[in-house]
Amino acid sequence: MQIIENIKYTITTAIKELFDLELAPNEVLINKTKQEFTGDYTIVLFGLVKQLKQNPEDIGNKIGNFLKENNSDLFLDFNVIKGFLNVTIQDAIWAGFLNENANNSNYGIATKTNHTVMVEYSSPNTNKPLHLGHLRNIFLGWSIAEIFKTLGNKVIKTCIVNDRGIHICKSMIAWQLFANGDTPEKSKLKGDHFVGKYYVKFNEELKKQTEALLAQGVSKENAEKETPIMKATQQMLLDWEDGNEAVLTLWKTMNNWVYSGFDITYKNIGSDFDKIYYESDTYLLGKNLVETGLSKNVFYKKEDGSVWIDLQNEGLDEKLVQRKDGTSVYITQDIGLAAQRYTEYEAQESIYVIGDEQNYHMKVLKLICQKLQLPGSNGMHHLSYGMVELPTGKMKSREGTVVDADDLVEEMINISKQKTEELGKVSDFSSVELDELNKVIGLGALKFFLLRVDPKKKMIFDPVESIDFHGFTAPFIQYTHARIKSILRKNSITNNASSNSKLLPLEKEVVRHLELFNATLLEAAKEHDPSKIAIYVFNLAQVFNSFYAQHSIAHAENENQKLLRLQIASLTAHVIKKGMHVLGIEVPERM
RNA sequence: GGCCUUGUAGUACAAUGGAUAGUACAGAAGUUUCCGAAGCUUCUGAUUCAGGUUCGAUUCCUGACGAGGCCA
Repeated sequence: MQIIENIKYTITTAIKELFDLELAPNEVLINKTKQEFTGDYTIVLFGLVKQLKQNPEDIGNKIGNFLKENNSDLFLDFNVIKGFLNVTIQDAIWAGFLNENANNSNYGIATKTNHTVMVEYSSPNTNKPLHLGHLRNIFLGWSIAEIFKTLGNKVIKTCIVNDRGIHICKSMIAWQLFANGDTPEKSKLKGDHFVGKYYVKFNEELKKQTEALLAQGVSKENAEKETPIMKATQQMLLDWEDGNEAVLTLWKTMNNWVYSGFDITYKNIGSDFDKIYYESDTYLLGKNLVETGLSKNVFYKKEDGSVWIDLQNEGLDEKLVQRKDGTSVYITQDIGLAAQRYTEYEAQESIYVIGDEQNYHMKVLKLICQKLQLPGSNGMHHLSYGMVELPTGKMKSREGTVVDADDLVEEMINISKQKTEELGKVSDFSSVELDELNKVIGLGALKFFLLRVDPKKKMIFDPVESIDFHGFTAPFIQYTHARIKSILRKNSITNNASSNSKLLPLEKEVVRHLELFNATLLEAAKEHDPSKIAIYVFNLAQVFNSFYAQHSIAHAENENQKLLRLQIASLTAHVIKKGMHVLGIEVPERM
């Protein structure tokens, strides 16, 4: 059992014995004791004052004495200041924790269960390359999947590729008009960048033609629609839906170019999927569910034949689920896909990593699925994240201010190269080893930067200043790991430290952090928030570094102290490695 | 117009209703005869405003102001 849980449990027992009051362990408010007070953990007593009608000091002293008498194996001492009961844990508890886990390569990893969680992320369009915003999505999705895996869940990583529709036709039309049969191979461009080039081209041409029509006096709202290029694009979409052979062939060819480009990027950033859905296969799903909804009176038909759902009781409004001409809207396919996914994987939980501009849409989707009583719909969760903005404002593809994913990754690796060479600590590395190391550092810095922030908040990315290799960053943590590994290569743990070991304050501080790993994983999973792990691992590295600067491990005061410190160092390295792993970040042995 | 999210040092981020609001970058000052200085130690500096609930509010509620988004 985790120590904090253990304390909560003993406190509730004490309160029952002393005051005959039944409390659930979760009603006990317990914090880490602040630096300036004596103790390890603090129980906040104000909540009990009303129920017990006693002043907090008395309550604290009574509980403290009770714990000291009846739970002396756990508690060494206590003090009460105002409404706070500070307790000190027996050193033997910490030493026992270390002995139990210092050599446990599974520390922090739960046993497997059959609980299945589906995580959908990335979900790109196939008309342009991945950019910085996608990276936040992908890193979040990959990380939350890994967190759930670590906690023993069966995880299916999935992706819905937006491979059809008007925006895809735009790149296709532009290619027909301007490419002269050019291909990624001929132009030596990555496939996604190649196709993206024609998407940009389309918009340039559209703008030109629109201005021409405006000059001829065509109204503002009609000008764009009336351009020849836009008309051609609309026609192409109709041809695609009709199954026109030539259009389908071009569509497949261009999409495959994009996929080969995406594959390179995914591989480079260490992302993958267990199952990929394509919108071209799923966009007709959900039509049958409209009938189901009507028969269950969840949906209703208006006079013109369109089908709606009324969500006003839920504080939302009426939402269209099928147009009067019988064609479906976005949400219809999403309902259909949700149902389809469940029949294939039966996931009790389903996490959708999607930007916060879809908050309303996702709320509606879940409500509809619940009202249709689709299995698994109660486990649907939208992991909503804020946009990544630049210091100059939002990224706009039309203004060319989009930060390309591939370029950014390369730039990060280059910064690492420069720094690694400057420091000259791994001059004996082969060029292959160096490349590997710089990738681990550069990519790690990028991932950490995007994951350390609460997902639901928008964040600002400053390409010049934001990326630093000092302070609250991955390289700082990676460095701590490498340094520990260096010590462990030179000093081996020959035995367990004595269970009677006394811990110095800084030693205890590190151990206490180590013990919080499981609780942090659980919290991150519950909140769907990898930043909790990023902050935790950073704090761990920080307290370890303070400990390290103050106390020598290899030249400890005596043999037992050395063993104890080696155990602390070893477990710290392990937790850093696992913690960073769930963020998708590797840690090097040397750097 | 309706709804949602958000507002913390110069900047970027923390803080299940609890003690003197943490951390990093930037700025100032130290620190390597001894385990890796991408490190460690000091200092400077912030809760948008006005009410309310509470023993206690950055956190919850109401309003104003600012930022972002969604729906026609």
